[in-house]
Amino acid sequence: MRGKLTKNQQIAADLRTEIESGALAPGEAIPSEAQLMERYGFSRETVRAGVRTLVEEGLVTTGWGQGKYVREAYPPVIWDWSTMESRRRHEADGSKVGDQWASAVAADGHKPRQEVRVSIVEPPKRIRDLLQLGEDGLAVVRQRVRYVDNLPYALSDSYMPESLVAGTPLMEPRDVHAPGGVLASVGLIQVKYRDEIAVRMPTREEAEKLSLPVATPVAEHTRTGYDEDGKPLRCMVTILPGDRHVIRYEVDAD
Amino acid sequence: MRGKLTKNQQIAADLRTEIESGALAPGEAIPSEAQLMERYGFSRETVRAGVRTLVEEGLVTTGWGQGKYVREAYPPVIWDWSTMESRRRHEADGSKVGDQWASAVAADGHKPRQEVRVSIVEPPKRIRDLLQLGEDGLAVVRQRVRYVDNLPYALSDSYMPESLVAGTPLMEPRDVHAPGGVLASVGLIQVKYRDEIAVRMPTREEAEKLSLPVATPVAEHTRTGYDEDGKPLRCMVTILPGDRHVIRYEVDAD
DNA sequence: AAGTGGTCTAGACCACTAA
DNA sequence: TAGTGGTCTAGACCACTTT
Repeated sequence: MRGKLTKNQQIAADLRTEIESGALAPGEAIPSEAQLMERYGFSRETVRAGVRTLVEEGLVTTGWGQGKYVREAYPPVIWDWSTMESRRRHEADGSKVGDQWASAVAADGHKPRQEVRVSIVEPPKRIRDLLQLGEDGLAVVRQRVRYVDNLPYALSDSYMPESLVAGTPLMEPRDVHAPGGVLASVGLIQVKYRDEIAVRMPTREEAEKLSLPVATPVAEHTRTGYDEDGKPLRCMVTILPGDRHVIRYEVDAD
Repeated sequence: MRGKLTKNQQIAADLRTEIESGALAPGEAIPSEAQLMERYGFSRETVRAGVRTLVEEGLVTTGWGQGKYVREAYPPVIWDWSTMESRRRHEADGSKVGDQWASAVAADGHKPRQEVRVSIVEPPKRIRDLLQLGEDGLAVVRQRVRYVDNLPYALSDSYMPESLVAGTPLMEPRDVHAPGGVLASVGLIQVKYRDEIAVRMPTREEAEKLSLPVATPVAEHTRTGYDEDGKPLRCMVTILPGDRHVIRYEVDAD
């Protein structure tokens, strides 16, 4: 286990040390393949294998046509889900800008933007189960892309049983906000949420929509909202790239 | 964008389709490099590049000396952090097995185990900030490795200001459990937690300690506990591999 | 035009695992 | 021992970006 390193592992280890020590700073270009070939006297594919290891570890990102760079940290958006759709909180801070995500982004001096698409679908099995829909139950889905300073930051799909929202303003592809979440605007009150967070690599599609660099994992955050009888009203699945988000909860320890 | 695929991308796309359609089932071996070379008539490195793409996406795991396999999903441990150290909840279910993680695992018919190491350290800067320690403040750290059926499932480091716990049983490397968390056993009551969840690729060290397959991201869950005056008492950093955990919160929407 | 990385080939040797 | 993947070489051509 502590034995000799292969050639490509040597290169990876050396570069990793330089990056972690700060000798190679974030945003800085790493040595080109030609430079590494000369420095070590190894063949090109060997050098490439070494660099690839660091790319897979997420320490290095790859540009196009020009160079590879030490990964830079994004300023993360801190997203507090324990107050995110709270009616109380919404009254307290009196924000009218939009939802709390938009408020938090704006408060940091950045420009939030959202695109919304609405459609009626046969939901995937997991959503059907969470919403307790039957085999043939339809759902209205509001699909959002959230941007910060015109960079895509998150995907958010909100599913509601079609029977609950047919004919309401929620069917329109506009931004709708209300204390207690969009459902409150049509009189449906969610009294409890169950949130589940899974961590995984993005699908091809997600990586493309979010312009993710390689080796960027995502959090899949699923919030299911229930009414006072415990009936599920809505299910929101949010894809949060790990390099630009922190998820926060405030918990009472009682 | 919709243009021609390179040879290695063709192989990746074909295998991805077979995996997603179920033609290649989880746990099943994918075709060997020799088979793919013959099937496509491509050179070995080209075939390897195609397969590597799927490994990086997390769809394929790599064994040693023998074959590559379609990734199998672990049965995930669902970890409810909204009740995890609740005093009320602890009284309600009357569990004595250990903490709630251990209870949840045991309830699923699996065998939980923990190893604990205790030491006094100069904490890293992030921990110092969260605990509001000065430049030279020391911390007691309880480092746990949590196992399920003798497989490592999570790393959990709990930092407490040295001044608060010096001379208490918390300095001993034993399992300590109490309603409200270990601190309650020495009379320190946490009334509020702030949890922050970040998503990233594991460090080399974490990957080794947890025996992580390649392309397995982790959640870094940080819980800071405060007393009723808002003073931080403890900071627990838990590393949760994405392939074997789901994080859950129950939230009141008031 | 020069420099970068991406793709591809046709070899070779080695370490590990299963039969 | 046969089959697997891991490492490595010395070439080649191409697409993209910067100067």
